Amino acid sequence: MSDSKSNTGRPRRKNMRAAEREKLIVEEAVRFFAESGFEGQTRELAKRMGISHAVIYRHFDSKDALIERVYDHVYLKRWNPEWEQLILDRDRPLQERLTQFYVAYADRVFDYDWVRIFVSSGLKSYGLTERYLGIIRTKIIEPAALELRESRGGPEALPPSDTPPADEIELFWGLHGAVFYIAIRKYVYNIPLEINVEATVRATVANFFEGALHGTRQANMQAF
Amino acid sequence: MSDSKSNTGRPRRKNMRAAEREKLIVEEAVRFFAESGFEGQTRELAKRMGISHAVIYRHFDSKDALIERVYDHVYLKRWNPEWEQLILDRDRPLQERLTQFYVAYADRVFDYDWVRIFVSSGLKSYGLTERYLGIIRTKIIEPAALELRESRGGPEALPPSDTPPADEIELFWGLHGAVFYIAIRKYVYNIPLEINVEATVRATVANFFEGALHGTRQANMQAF
DNA sequence: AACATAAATGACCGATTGGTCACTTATCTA
DNA sequence: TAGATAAGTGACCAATCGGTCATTTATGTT
Repeated sequence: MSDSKSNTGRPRRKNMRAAEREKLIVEEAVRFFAESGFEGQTRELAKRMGISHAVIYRHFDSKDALIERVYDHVYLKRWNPEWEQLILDRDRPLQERLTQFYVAYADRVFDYDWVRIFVSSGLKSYGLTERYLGIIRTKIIEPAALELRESRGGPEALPPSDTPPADEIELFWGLHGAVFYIAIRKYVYNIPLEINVEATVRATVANFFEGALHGTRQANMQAF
Repeated sequence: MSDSKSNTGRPRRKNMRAAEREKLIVEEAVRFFAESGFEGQTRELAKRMGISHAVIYRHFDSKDALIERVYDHVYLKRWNPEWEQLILDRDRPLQERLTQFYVAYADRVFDYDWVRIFVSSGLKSYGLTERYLGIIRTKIIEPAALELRESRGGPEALPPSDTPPADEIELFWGLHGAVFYIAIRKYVYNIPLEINVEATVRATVANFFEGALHGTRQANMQAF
C-alpha cells in the first residue's frame, strides 16, 4: 500500500504533483550536496531519486536555483527566535542561559547536512554564511557580552553601550568556536567522536565561565 | 636582469629545469586551489602561470598527483617539532606554555592558503585531515591534559595514566577550537576581523584557564 | 471511455573537463 | 656550430556537465 512499486515487480513510474516533487528534490539535494559538495551532478542526484535529471529542470530554473532552495531549507528553518529572548532573560544566571542556548543550538544544528553545507557555502563565499553569522553576532554574541558586563557589575562596570568592546566580543566568539568546533571535527574532518555532545557542550560552557584552573570534573557535575 | 621578459617587450618563452618548474607549479597550485577549491581547472591554473596546461601533465602524472604535492607543501612543512617539547616543559606554568604554543601556531598556520586547503580537504575526506588532527591530539591535546592533571595535583589527582579521560581531552579540544575558529571566521567565512590575532589568542588561552567570571580585561593584561 | 493537462522521459546540444600526442623550440653539450 | 635532449605548445580526444525539447505516459475531469 505504501509501497511505491506496483505488484508487477517492475517499478512503475508515478507522477507526482509539482509541490510534492519539488519538496522531494530539495530534501534529497540537501543530503546529496552535503556529501558531494555543490559540484555534484544533477544527473547523479536524479539517479538517486530514480528519475530523469530533466525532471529537476522542470521544477527548478537552474542548478543554482536549486542550491538557493537548499540554502533556505537548511539554514533559515533551524533558527529558533526564542533563543534571542533566552539570552536576555535576567531571571537566570548568564551561564545557565548560555548553557541552555548552546545545548539547544547543538541539538538543532549539529548534523551532517547542516554543517557540511554551511562550511561548503562558506568556502564558495556566496555571502550566505556572512549573513548567518551576522545573526549569531547580533542576537547572541553581542547581547551575551553586554549581559556579562551587567552581571559582573562592581566598580569596573563601564557605562552600558550598544556595542561592547572588541575584546569582550571576541571572548564569546571563542566560546562559540569551542562549541562549533565539535561539529566541525565530527562532520567536516570525519573524526569519530565517542563523546556525548550535550555533556561536552555543558562542560565547555562551564569551563568558559569558571576556567580550567578550578577543575573540570566539578564543573561538569555542577553545570546547569 | 631578473626580468623574465626579453628586451623586445614580447614575453619570450623560457624553458626551465624540471625541478624549478615543478616548484613553481606547486606554489601556484596552492594559492589556486585555496581560492577555487580542488574543482579548479588545470587550464586556468596554467593560464595564471602563462604556460600551456600540458606542461602540468609533463611534470605531474595527474591532477590528483598535483593535489597530493599541494598537501605536502601546505601541511607537513608547517609543523614545528619543538612544539612537542614546549608542551612538556615543566619549568614553566602550563598556561604559559599553551599561550606560547598557540601564538606560534597561529602565526604559522593562520593564512589563507593553509586554512582553506585544510578545510577543503576535510570536506573531500582524503583522510589527510584525520592524520593531521591525530598529530594535534597526540602531541598537544593529550599531553596538555596530562600536564593539567599534574599541575593541579592536590587530593583529587588520579594516578597518572597514558590517556586522560575523554572529558578532560575534550576540554582542550575546546580550547583548540576556540583558537582555530578565529581562522575559520577569517578565511572560510570571510568575516573581516579587525582584531589583533595574537592578542586574541592570548586572551582566549587566558580565559580558558581563568574563566570569564574572573574578568577579561585583567586576564588580557596579565596573559603571559 | 475520451479528452485535456501535467509529469516524466531520453535523446540531444554546446561548453568544459582531465589527459594525450605529434610537433616545435629552447637549452645543454661536444 | 651541430646534434642531442629536455621543455613547451596547440590541436585533439573522450567523458562529463548544465540545460533544452519533442515525445511519451500518467492522472484528473467530464
